[in-house]
Amino acid sequence: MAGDLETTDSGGEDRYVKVWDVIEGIPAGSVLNYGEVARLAGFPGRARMVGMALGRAPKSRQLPWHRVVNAQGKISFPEGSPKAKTQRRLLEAEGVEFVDDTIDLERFSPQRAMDRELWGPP
DNA sequence: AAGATGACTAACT
DNA sequence: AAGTTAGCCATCT
Repeated sequence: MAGDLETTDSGGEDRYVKVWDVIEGIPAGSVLNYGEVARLAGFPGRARMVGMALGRAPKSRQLPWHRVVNAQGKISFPEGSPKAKTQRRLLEAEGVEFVDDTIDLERFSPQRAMDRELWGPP
């Protein structure tokens, strides 16, 4: 058919699929920053695109959007905003710790998620 | 069409 | 430590 140029779910935002894939792969209890997601998705230097992709993600994907924070380990929504509170609550429910509104990105990296699974929290 | 914006970041003051 | 600048580029006015 001349029709099947794209799948039912795509609405022209196909350029974000790789980003969504990466985010979907972040294990519970760990976080990545925008720049890191961009790099893993094959778009080094395009951190802003990740924020864009998150905002435009189809609901059908149900991405763990809360596992993406900024390079300082902080939530990139205005402090005290409903979105920020929700994100923090979701992360803390997974065992991510905040110290002074900041997450230790080294400690809660996906790389260390494996360690946590084998050894438990330090 | 051109300028402003933004779920960003690294480098520099 | 906190503010500014420059780079980034898809969207929105």
